[in-house]
Amino acid sequence: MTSTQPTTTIEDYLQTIYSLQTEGETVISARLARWMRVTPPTAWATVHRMERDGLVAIDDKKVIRLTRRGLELAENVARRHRLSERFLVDILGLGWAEAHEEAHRFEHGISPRVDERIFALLNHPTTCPHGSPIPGTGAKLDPNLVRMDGLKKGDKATVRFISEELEEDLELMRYLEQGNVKPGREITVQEMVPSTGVVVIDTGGQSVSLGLAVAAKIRVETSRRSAKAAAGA
Amino acid sequence: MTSTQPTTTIEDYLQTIYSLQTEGETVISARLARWMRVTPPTAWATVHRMERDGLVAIDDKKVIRLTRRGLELAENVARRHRLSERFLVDILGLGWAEAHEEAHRFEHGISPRVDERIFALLNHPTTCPHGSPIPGTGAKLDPNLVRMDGLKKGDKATVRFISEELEEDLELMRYLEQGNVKPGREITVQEMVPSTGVVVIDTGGQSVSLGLAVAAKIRVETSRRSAKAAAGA
DNA sequence: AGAGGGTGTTAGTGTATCCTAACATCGGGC
DNA sequence: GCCCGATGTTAGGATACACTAACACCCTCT
Repeated sequence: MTSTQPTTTIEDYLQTIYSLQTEGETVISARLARWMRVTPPTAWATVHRMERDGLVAIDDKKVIRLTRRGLELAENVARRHRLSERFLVDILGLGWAEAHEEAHRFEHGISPRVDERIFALLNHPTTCPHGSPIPGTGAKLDPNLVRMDGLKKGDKATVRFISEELEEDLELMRYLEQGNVKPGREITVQEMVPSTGVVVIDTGGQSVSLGLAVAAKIRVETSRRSAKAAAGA
Repeated sequence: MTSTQPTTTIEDYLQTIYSLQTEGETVISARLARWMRVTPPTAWATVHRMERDGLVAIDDKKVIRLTRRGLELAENVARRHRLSERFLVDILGLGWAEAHEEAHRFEHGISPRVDERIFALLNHPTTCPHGSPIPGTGAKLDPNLVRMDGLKKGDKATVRFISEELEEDLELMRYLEQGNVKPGREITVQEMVPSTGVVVIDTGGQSVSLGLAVAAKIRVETSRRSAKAAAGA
């Protein structure tokens, strides 16, 4: 059974698994260990406690997947996290880069009642400041978005989503904030050099260089679709 | 040493000790056990860990007192708690009775940065919705306030402070909220019967009955002082 | 084939919290 | 003088979470 409320630790694992899973990544214990900044045995034991408690299932290939119950709880945590980020940025005026880290502490103290009030105060937002959809609002990550590392030199696009994996890196987030690589921003690819693993984009006045691994975790909306649609007409 | 951040549990103990201590109560382990809803051995062990870590001192008579360092941390927790209550009531519109319980969860996720922002958003309040002063603002509990159980039949007074000990009892808080026994409210003592242990007050239209033990933990400002001052002039 | 790297696991520890059972103490009240 | 209730303490357990040391596997690249 263990039908008690999950601990802060378990909530964090649920959220991480949920985040990776919805971004299309395979979740394995070692990856969680790195993300949670704990040693592999620690992550292993925790994940197995979660399996014991019916929150996740682990298949033959050691891939971890949320069960129905785990998903339900994870959505709840993710909602509180993303709502917290919105609140911290929109109401309290905290920086876009710091929001994730602060929300990580903030999210755990939010009851359903408080969740509801904050949601209303914010005017029922559907995404966090980095573009992740807020569970419970019906919003989903637009499947038409493409990874930034898939663009070609000269392409124009609009930033829509920064992976929560990147949000863990405060320095990087500050760099992105400085460089205006934020949802809603129009960008133009100036350089795209897979061999050197670097992409340089223009974000409206300034050039920003990103590693391809980072660009792969940023999703954008291309204008190509509308161009095609226009061509088709 | 153990100079790491206190755990949630320790923060709760610090807050309780601080609350009792500033309200003039003697703090002993058994009392903490009841307040924290844990068994005496658990409270004993926790308090001794706190002593080991330099947060409290325990004297010959087993009385627990915050050390300088403990006081510093406790004030910080109390500030976040009371600020949270204000925020939950003033900004989110939560009920006055529920605020304490919700703030109890909410307070732990507040970093100095967030504390600062909320403080500003609320316009630098000096007390929580129940009348406890917010540490760091310079506000202190007015020493001229008297306990409600010390009033006489016919006395008029203004409610200024509800003890945090009473706040733990949600049912009672709801009763007080319904009866308008809240800071700022003018009351008149209708009945004061020490033998039966009951005091009945008028809170502007309605009668409210309280046990003396409860009345003892509510502090009011009497008009007698100004009457005396007037007489002296 | 064999070396390595990434992963998974087991074993053994340590700390913080929590509990129950039992016993020790002290201050009154009878 | 003795029993009682409140309090303090010790003993013995349990669980969650973390770590280090070691070993087992698998896959790839040489």
